[in-house]
Amino acid sequence: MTGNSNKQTRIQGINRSIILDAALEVFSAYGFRGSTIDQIAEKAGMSKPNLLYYFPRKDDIYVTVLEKTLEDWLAPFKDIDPAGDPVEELRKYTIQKLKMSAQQPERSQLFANEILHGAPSIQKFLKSNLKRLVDEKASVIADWIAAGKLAPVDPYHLIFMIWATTQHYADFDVQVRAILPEETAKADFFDKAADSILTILLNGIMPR
Amino acid sequence: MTGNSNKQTRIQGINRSIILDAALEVFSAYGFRGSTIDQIAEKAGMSKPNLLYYFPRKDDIYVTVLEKTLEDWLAPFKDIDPAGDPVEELRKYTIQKLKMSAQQPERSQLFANEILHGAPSIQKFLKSNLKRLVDEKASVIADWIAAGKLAPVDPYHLIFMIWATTQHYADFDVQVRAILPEETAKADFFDKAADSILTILLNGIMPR
DNA sequence: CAAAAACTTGACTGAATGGTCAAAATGTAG
DNA sequence: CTACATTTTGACCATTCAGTCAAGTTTTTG
Repeated sequence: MTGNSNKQTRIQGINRSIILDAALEVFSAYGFRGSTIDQIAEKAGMSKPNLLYYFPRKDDIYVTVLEKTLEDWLAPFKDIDPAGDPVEELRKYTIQKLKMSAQQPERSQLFANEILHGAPSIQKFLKSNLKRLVDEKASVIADWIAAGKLAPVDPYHLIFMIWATTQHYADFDVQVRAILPEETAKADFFDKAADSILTILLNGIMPR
Repeated sequence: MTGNSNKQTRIQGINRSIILDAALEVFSAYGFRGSTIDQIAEKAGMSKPNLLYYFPRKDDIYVTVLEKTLEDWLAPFKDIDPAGDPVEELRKYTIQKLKMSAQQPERSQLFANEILHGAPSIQKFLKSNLKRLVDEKASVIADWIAAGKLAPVDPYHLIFMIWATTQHYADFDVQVRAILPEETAKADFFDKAADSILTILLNGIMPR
């Protein structure tokens, strides 16, 4: 009755989580090929063979971190509510994504790196799960447009635009900092970014 | 009178160019660490020692390709004309960048990868040249706004938004294709993308 | 066309790195 | 406390890969 094969000891729970945190930092900074198991092990505070005891291959660590990232990353997108006010829903979503870019740029960077190099580990996910989800939300937006609640714009390109713009602040962080060194240091930088983006975006899709 | 240190023989001109083309392909696909000199040499159709005869270090090839990319990449940005019609200038720029994303995604990907990993090779460039250039164009946009020709939006975030959106089609190409497999195959995909983006963007910044 | 310069490459070296293994240390259940 | 399972690690191996080198080939030049 109990025989679950996913049994996990106390120590396993702790160590797997430590490893995954360390791996996210390292992989997001250097990419898959650019990261070494030694680096991750050091950041996790354990020996390399010990780390390999939990994740037998480098790839296992990477894929696990990536999958966790995808889940977190898409959660707010799933939350877009067809019954809500269109402009309000899109504002909420955009702000949430910007906040995530600010608070956990590593997740965005990890994902960006994976896609940039051809998505070798998540091709299937993109073509099945992600496509299905985006199709669904695109059709929600299409309905909003049909109801005259938004200007007639292509839902897919609108989604891409929101993704691109919000993730830019995580993925191109170094560039943003280089161009706005003082502003990025201020506490309200992301609020101002959100304001600016939303002004343009929402004015752009408000029904006319 | 003639003693220029940059003298380059016929064969040097040819081979350096072949190497640089091969290197762009390889580096953009696999990143710096993910690429090997052997791979580049093979794609260039020459032996590894031969390649190293022209570029003594892997890093030399990379930096050279990257610098060439930056030049090309910023050219249309420099062309934004303070004397032109604001909306028209921004439309022209956006379309040009989208075209570049369509025609040479490798350049965009190479750059994105460099930034994503902390811009180890072009930190200084970002903080000096690029910052100066962006400051200059931001002030042009600010003038347009002051003249009532554009809605009051933060020029820097507007620039980031255009960059992010247009480069998305090159950098996240795999994802875009996964979500819109049929559309991306059509010849007019980029025209439609341009239309959608410009509709939102220009409506977003049109003076009200 | 001969000598010099420029170019090309097979064979090699050393360092980095993913992964193994056997033995030791630690934790846990009865 | 004891026996068993889990966890930890030093030492090691095989492969990959940046870069060297010396010897050969081709191109240029006077």
